[in-house]
Amino acid sequence: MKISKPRGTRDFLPEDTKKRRYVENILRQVVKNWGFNEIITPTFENLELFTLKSGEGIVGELYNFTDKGDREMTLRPELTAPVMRMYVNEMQAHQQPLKLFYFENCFRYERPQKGRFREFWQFGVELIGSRRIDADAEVIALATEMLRSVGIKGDLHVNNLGVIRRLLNVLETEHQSKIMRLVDKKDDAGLDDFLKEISAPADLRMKLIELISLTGKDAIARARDLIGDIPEIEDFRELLTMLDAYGVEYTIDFGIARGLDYYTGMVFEIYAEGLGAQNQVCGGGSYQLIKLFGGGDVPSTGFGLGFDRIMEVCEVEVPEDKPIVVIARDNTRLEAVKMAVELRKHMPIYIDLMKRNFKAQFSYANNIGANYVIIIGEQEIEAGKLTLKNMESGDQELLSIEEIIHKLVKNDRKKL
RNA sequence: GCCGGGGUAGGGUAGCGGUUAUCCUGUAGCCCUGUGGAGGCUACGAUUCGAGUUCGAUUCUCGAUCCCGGCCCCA
Repeated sequence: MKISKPRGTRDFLPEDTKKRRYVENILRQVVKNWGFNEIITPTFENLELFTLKSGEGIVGELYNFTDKGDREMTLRPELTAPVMRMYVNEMQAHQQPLKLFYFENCFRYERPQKGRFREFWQFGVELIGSRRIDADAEVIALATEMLRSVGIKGDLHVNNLGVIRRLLNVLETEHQSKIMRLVDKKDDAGLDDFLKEISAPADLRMKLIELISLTGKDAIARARDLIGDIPEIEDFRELLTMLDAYGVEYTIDFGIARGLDYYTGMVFEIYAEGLGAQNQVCGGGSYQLIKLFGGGDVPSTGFGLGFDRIMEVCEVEVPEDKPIVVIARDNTRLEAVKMAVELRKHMPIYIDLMKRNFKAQFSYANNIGANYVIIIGEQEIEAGKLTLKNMESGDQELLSIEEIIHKLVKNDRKKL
């Protein structure tokens, strides 16, 4: 009876895992250099954490369950809410801004497709405590730098929701939310219908439709023509000026929105090619969740990177492993084991576990791509030394164990 | 939840009503007990599952399941 893995999950073979860890470490290094500290939150949380953030409708997409104490729980579908919960629970007295990052698996009960799995990994950053544009700019710049560091050319679209909110603030709050959802979905027909349905002023209707279509270089100027010189546009300009200073390329896009009310201003998305329908590799923005979770009026800004999508499109060269194989004769196996123990203090050593004959051990070394083998046979025991053979050149020499360690670790460190 | 396209050894494939189910690769071993890569030989290993049609199904039909792509959703 063969058991298959659950739908939408994946096994990562050694080669896959090597690449994932390699890319992960590059990203980790970047965020550390930007001064962010890693945190870990539970794999499951109280269901309420996510319904509070995203509404009851979210439950259909969750891996939720009732535990043996009759508590409603769920595997986490994302990490922003847990991080905010953690902040409210135990970090409110920390020096601000708090610069946190995480790299964890998340779970969503969804139909799998290209770049979408039921268990997936998110690499995210949350900057808590600053409402300054500097924080927004740093977060965006960091996101682009992370993608750049793993060889992804992303297309960054950025917006300030304050502008559209200002335009809509004559409407009822509920109507505003509904409009934001329609804009987020890019459902232009639905938006038009809805505006008619609530009899929005013709002037507002015209301006809104035009505003959300504004993208590109002169979008700011046209937005100002459309709704006047409001502070939100000035903020947006300031953000863009900072992004210029960071050397970040962007596209202004008033059509980027979020369907949820806690987004406060800046929002951005980054797309990459080669991912089919799921081409967004990063999404972020500034938001106010801490108050919703019972904390103070503390602003945050952050983003999440879809790590699996990054793996699909990134083009990094993973350095090859260069294993070293200790080869012994039948009657020198125990000596070989002793030597291996010493050598393993310095380098990765493979030793025969299959009781292969001398020749077959060479063959094995060759097959796993060893660039050195260390031979321990009768001749070596007699000489009190070991034979080091370079598998590429075929050269071999009789050396002491210290000489071998010195040679391989000192001269060849990078290859190990 | 919905719509397409798929599923034959570990990977890649051929067969499309009756085959010992093809070939390549892989893995293990031998040729070859102090020297690897080539070659030869041997072994291992598969029709996704369940119903139906049929004398007979890997092949046809239906259902399920999983994979791939898309819709919905995207916190």
